[in-house]
Amino acid sequence: MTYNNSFSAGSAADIYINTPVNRSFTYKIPEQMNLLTGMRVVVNFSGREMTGFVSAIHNNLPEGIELKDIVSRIDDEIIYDERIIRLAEYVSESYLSSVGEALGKALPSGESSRSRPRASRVSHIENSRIDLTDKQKSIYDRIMSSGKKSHLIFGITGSGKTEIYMSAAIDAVSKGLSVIYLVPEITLSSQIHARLYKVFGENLIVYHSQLTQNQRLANWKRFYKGDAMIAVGTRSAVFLQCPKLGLIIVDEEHDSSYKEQSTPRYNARRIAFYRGETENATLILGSATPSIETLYAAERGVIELHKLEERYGDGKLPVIEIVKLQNSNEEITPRLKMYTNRAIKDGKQAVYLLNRRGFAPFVLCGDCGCAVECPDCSIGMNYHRGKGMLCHYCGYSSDVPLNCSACGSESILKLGSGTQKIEEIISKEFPDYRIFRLDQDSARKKDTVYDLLDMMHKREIDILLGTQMISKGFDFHGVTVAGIIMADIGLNMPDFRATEKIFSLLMQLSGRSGRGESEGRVIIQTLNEEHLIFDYLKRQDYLGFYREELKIRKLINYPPFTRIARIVIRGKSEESVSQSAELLTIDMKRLVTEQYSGIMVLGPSPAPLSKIGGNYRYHIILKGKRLNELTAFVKTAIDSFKSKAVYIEIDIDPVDML
DNA sequence: AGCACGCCGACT
DNA sequence: GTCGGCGTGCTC
Repeated sequence: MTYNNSFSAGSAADIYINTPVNRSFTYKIPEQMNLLTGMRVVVNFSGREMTGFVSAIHNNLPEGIELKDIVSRIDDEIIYDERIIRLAEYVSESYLSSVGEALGKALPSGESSRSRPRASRVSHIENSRIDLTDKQKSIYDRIMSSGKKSHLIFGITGSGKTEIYMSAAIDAVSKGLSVIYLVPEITLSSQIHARLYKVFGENLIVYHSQLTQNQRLANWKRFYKGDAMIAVGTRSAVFLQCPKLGLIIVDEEHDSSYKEQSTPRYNARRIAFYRGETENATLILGSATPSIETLYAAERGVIELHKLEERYGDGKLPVIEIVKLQNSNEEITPRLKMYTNRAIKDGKQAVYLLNRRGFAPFVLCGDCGCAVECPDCSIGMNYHRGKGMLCHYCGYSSDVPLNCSACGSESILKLGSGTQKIEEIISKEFPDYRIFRLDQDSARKKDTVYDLLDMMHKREIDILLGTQMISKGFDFHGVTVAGIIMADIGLNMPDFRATEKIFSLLMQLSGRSGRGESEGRVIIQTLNEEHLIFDYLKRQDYLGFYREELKIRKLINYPPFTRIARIVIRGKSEESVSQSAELLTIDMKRLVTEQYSGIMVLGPSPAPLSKIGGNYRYHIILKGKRLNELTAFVKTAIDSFKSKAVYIEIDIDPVDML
């Protein structure tokens, strides 16, 4: 395949713009402007200046329209070619956005900075062989010799998936093929970055949202030109372009941060699969707790399944205990206290998970029981130490009210516990231990995560307490105790994936303990120890949990047995939102009887979060056996629905239904 | 998504 | 009599 049409000359350019209008627009190229396909420009679109993506240059001027001039050129060299237009078309068709919106997500938005990026040499890989165990070697060999392009490595935590990824990456790069290595949205990816840098040096680029836009652009260019052959990055790195793609790795493939949460709501895992198929590249997904969908696909042979069932080196699996909390005010059970003391006396460390930030999640009136709600969202506000009341959905904050807005009582109770409160409690419980709290609030400060990694490795922290952030990607050899303060949080969310999410969270956290030479101990505290998941957790039997969950999914007809699309209707007026939702549903049901017999329409109903940021929200859930039919159905239904009083959001394969 | 154009209520 | 509400339509 060649892509040499980038050099066609002409006087007009077809340009995509990041706007919901799904077509390109033609602009005149000013006389002196030397423009090529594959450059970004600034254009005036409907009265405002916007970035445009040039997709073709030609002389066919449309009749009857006065074309506008391109305002200016952003790039002085080509940074993409038609391959990314094709990919954006795929995203646009799959997730029902415009091509321009897809390009807006796929392409970097920075400008070339004055300082030249350092001259990069295409370095040789320094004598880097990764030593693989027999088990790792046999999986590596099977992937390399397999006729299948897509693979899942289902390997327990600490089983050494990374070594297989790295060996495959070295192999690809040595053949002159580029590699994209995806990691979840976490700053903690610095650990894998360091390992990759050791092997690949200047051949490695990073690509994630913590870089400045100009850094992202500079790295994009190096990868596009083949000056760097391996890229490690988050979700959007799945769009990186290169001379010839050889391998895509999706580590922790179950992680929901691979799903984009604004239009187009793509899943990087699906884009990776598509690129693997269409660009003839190998895809390796890896997880200790694969998503139900992926594991199901692997069992059916759509992707090849490889299991790693033993820990790497001397590591042993931790022992897991389920401990009943006497009541919701109990925070640290004697069991957890004992194991923590024992570990720290031994020079080891503990991690505690509480999946709830802030100080107290429930603030309510002691007399009438009225909760303090966010004025813009249909949700209770959380009390944060030093900050007062905070809404976790829109960020609205206020002082703690002096009296109840409903009955005027001055008795305002702060109930429940978040990480800030647990931090206070464990500081009292263990006055001599060094405690570090990691959650969204503490991680906001610039170097928190780097300091944390450093201090953990130097054993300057005894107890690391945090939200689910601490379950991702860490590899701390001193940790022998993992405590889950309250395992019930999130289990009762109105979301068919709630159990799956909590199970993998708890299992991932358990996997943080006992990675060194000493055996790990996990204390899972819960109010409801009868819950089905704890049996499987205790045995660390993900496959058993999977089979059980699969039965339920089949029974209630949810993924992977059906595909889902979710339509959210939102707007400032509750009447027009509920009316529009009703009308859209009627349209859809008619369409089902006329043409789309395979589609099920559920709803409309108020979304579980019925109001966010002042917008009322209703949703309609659609189910279909085949994704193509489902997508076509949504497209037809939405296109013919004309109400402009409300916004409509489309989510194909949603990861949550809130 | 913006933003302009256009036709009906409460103001000086 | 005018200012301005947000319903509909367009964007090279």
